[in-house]
Amino acid sequence: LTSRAVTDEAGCAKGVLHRHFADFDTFLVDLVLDRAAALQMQTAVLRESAGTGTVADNLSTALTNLFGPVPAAIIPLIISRDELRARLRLATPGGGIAILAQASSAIAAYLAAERDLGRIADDADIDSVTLSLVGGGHLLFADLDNGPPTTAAVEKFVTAVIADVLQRRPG
Amino acid sequence: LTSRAVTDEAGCAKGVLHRHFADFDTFLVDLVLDRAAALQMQTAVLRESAGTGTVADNLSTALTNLFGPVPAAIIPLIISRDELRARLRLATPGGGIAILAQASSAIAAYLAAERDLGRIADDADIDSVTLSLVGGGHLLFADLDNGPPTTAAVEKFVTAVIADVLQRRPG
Amino acid sequence: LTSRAVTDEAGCAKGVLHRHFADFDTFLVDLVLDRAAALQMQTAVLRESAGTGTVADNLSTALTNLFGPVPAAIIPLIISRDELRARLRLATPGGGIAILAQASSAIAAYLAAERDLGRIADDADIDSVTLSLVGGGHLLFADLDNGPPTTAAVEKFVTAVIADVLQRRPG
Amino acid sequence: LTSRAVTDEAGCAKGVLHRHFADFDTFLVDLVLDRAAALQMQTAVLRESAGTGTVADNLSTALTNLFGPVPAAIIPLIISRDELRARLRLATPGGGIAILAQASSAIAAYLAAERDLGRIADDADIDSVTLSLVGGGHLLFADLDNGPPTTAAVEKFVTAVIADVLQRRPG
DNA sequence: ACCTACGGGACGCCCCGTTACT
DNA sequence: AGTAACGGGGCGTCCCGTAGGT
Repeated sequence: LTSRAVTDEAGCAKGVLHRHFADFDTFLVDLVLDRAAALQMQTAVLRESAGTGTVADNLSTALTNLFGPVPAAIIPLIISRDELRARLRLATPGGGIAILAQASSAIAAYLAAERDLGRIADDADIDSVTLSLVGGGHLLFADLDNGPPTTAAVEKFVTAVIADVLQRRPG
Repeated sequence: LTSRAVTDEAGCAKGVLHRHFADFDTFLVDLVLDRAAALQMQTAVLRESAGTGTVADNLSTALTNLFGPVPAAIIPLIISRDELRARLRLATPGGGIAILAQASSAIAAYLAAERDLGRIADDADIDSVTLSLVGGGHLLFADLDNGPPTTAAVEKFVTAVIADVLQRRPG
Repeated sequence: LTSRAVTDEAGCAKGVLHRHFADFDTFLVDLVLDRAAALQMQTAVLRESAGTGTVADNLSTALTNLFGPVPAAIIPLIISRDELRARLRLATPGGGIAILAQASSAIAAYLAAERDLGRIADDADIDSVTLSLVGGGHLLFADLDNGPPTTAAVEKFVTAVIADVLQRRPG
Repeated sequence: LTSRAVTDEAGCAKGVLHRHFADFDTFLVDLVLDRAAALQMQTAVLRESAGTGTVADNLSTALTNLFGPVPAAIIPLIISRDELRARLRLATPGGGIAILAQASSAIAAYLAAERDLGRIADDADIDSVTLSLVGGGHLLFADLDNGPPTTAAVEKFVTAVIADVLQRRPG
């Protein structure tokens, strides 16, 4: 990923990038934050889905969106470029790094909402379930060379992860 | 990570690297495979721990070893360098990429062994549990900027993940 | 002849060369073709001199121009750099390699013109005379270490070569 | 042409080259002088052929030998490597450079011998004929990419060059 | 004495950041 | 403001000359 590749793709000259951004890393930070803002909309959809449909479906849909093509392309950047990650940490005061931390907090919030609604056990370890979902989801979608997983695979994984914390309806 | 950084760190001349490896990517491939071989020893330890101690302890120790400082430094390399990943895929005939796939298969094998020993439920979805453990473990340890997680944090996470599949002793 | 030597001599940065030419060999090809185009003008002068002055003078002047300092510096390049020679062969569709083949065809054309004008014997072996002139001229001028030959030396050589094919005025 | 290529071809290690020669250019000088000494034998054959066979045949054979595969491979080296040429000039006190100057003096000596024997005109410009033969011969054989010329082509060229200086038998 | 390994200068190339020019 | 060219630091690689190991 070079600055020239970016400007060529954008169909503009190289100078315009440096007129709007101090340097290339600054551009990347802004790019990631911009995509992160777009992701925020999808986290809102997840949050509002609490109580509707099934928990497994809601989470599967959320993972598919949160690890869609755009985040899947951005996450390796964050993982590998030290300076980008450092600047993102500074730019996201809430702690953690954009995208991944964002996905985690959204899923944790959703699980908490479902717990309050009674569909998740009161004593569920939400942080650990979230870590499983985000970590496992990341691996499922991060295999760039093999393309995204099937919907069934995601559903199967999510169902297994939340099996222990799903509140069974009293019979 | 540049060739000069490597030779400077090793305290040798640039030519040394070029004499022992056809090119820099070949060096990286060999480096990763070498560390992967070192990891194989630890996966053997995990496999043989089946039936001893507690499942949670065994898995926590395994995650701590599998995601130690060395793998944590190597994984970003594999994620970000496309050619390295491609060559590793060719070099590891078993399918998958070194390190992460290795950790997954080791944990899955361990869980299967424990299931055969009766400490993991017969109907446990081992693949999903493995995905949770490796994915979540990766996230726990991959936060390079904050150092490794505490032992307690790892134990807590592992305990939560396997809570559903642990075979309760008959009362 | 290195890329840095070129840019240093030109008083510009290394990047400039790389911006205008795909690679260094492409630069050399373009350089040779550019000088070859400049030579074409002098071959035109030779061709139009047919019938004027003396044949020996015309050929001596032509050799002096065709093997001037610039071609004398370029010919070793073509001789020694295999890839440059290969690319030049592709770039000059008429067959042969730039500069030397160019000089040969120009001189052969001139001799043919003089033959048609009656100043060269009808049965002259133009190809052989051309080979003598170009080959001998090359050796005369190619001795880079001793500088160019004197005009008298060139005249003497040319006169000897064409002595056999000059048409004697009918007595 | 690198020192490694030489030692690999010779089937020995790199150090042996520097044990016998001060540096790579010294090795090349010795190599050229060695081949030049081998050529001297063929120039002797040419000299002794004076008065036998035909002049054209003798010269054609000489050119074919003097510009055989080995000299054809060495001449570009001499032309392109400035330091090698400079050292050769110092090493051959007779003036001129090895190989090419050697060929010239051999042919000139042969022509002089034939002149003394009456087969070459007394007033022949031997130096110019020699220059034509060596220069034209060089071009004929130097086209490395197309292989050596046919015997007939060499004969044709030689015949044309010496046509003017051959002493016709009185009829 | 030969051979392997090393040391390091240089080469072609890449790519970022800047600067005149339109 | 947008463009196109420049300047130069750095990368991976090549290859010469040398120095220990056998």
